[in-house]
Amino acid sequence: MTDQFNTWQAIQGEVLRRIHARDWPPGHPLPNEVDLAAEFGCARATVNRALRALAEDGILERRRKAGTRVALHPVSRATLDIPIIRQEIEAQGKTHDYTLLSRVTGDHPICGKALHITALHRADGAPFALEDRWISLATVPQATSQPFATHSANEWLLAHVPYTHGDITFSAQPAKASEAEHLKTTPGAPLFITDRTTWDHDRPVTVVRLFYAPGYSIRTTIGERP
Amino acid sequence: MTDQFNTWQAIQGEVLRRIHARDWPPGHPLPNEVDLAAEFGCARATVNRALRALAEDGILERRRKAGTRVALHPVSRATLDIPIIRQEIEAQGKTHDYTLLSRVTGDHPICGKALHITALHRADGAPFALEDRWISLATVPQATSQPFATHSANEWLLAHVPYTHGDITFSAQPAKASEAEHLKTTPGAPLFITDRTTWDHDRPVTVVRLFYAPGYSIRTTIGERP
DNA sequence: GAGTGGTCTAGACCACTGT
DNA sequence: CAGTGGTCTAGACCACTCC
Repeated sequence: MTDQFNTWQAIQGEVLRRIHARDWPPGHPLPNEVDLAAEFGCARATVNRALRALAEDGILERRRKAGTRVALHPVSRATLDIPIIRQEIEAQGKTHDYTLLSRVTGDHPICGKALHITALHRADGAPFALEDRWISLATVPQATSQPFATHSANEWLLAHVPYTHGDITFSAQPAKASEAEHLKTTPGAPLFITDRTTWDHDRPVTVVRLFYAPGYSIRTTIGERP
Repeated sequence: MTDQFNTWQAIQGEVLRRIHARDWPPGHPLPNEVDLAAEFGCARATVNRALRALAEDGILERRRKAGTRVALHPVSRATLDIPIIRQEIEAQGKTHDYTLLSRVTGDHPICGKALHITALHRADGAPFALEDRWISLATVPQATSQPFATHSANEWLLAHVPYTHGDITFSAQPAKASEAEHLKTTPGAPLFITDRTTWDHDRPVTVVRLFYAPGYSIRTTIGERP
């Protein structure tokens, strides 16, 4: 019982300090929770809280019976916040503008019979992102009665249609002629692309591809310690 | 006390069910923890655990005194695992190959006097990513004695130099002539780019830009429910 | 000021898994 | 089998913040 560490943040800080000081190098096993609690002069639950948070950050690896170790391959684990485009633009102090380009029904390999929508988002009048979206009519029949003329389908979906999970892919691809035209750039220009699919349990909700205008970037932090 | 929900996962599931069922639509306030614990027939700590996890996922918003609400703008919050390039390639069942292209010292706006390294990563012989890295010699003087001829600087840094935080930016940019040559593509081809800066407290450790060969994408999931 | 979430405690039982 | 982390409980005090 060398010192007193009352809060889980203090314990987390002390563990990080020992890792940084190489008292506990990568791969090194930590004492078990009971021993650490005794050393820190606190309850085991408090130690557990601190170590669990570090494990969620990818800094520690924990397994029952095997114990806790400093992660050998400290995979950087970053949390991405993916905002609504309107919020993203307004957060920059710019004015968001939305234009519906087309709205038809068709068939999509994942969504089945679906509403197909293309639209353009502008920031202070400049093209910001081109949206190419399919909304499954089997899952979201109410979409038929929505015009999506003045507001993004994304916002309507978030407010009215629940989803359980989804996946997102980021990539870079050359602009096709039509994409270049809407984004006021040249064909072949590098576009940052996000592809998103969302599901409500096993039913597809929507599939959307966003083409961002050249110069777009997405930023995140790792190991932020406030 | 309608039903019994013993585990925090069960409570989380029930809360999600009510959100999906629109019992609690976006913006709706939840009962406080004491009332929920009584309703679910469990301890308040268990309710707290469930709601805290949902708040970390961005599904709920919690403030002392103000209470808990269903998030009004359900920002998708995704966790990105950023692996070491060698692991990323080997996870695809391919062979990783590393070639040092250059190694000189110079000055960098953030790192100051720094070791400047460029290198190429290959997967099964095909160009995978071009690495352009600066290592601060003020923070990491030991780097001077490292050749980085056969192993990536990233792996050496992770194993030997601690960092406290960093930031990552993703973007799409056209290949310059030299980049195109190393990645065996054409100048102007869209490249997926990651820019990473890491710090040890207030001291810069390394600044690295990775140019990924065309076709690269990065994927993540949201709201995964195992 | 008062209500809410944030956290700590001490103890207990359970679930997983390495040996 | 036995050791470890995972979780729950009941109660308590604290910190923040809205009114």
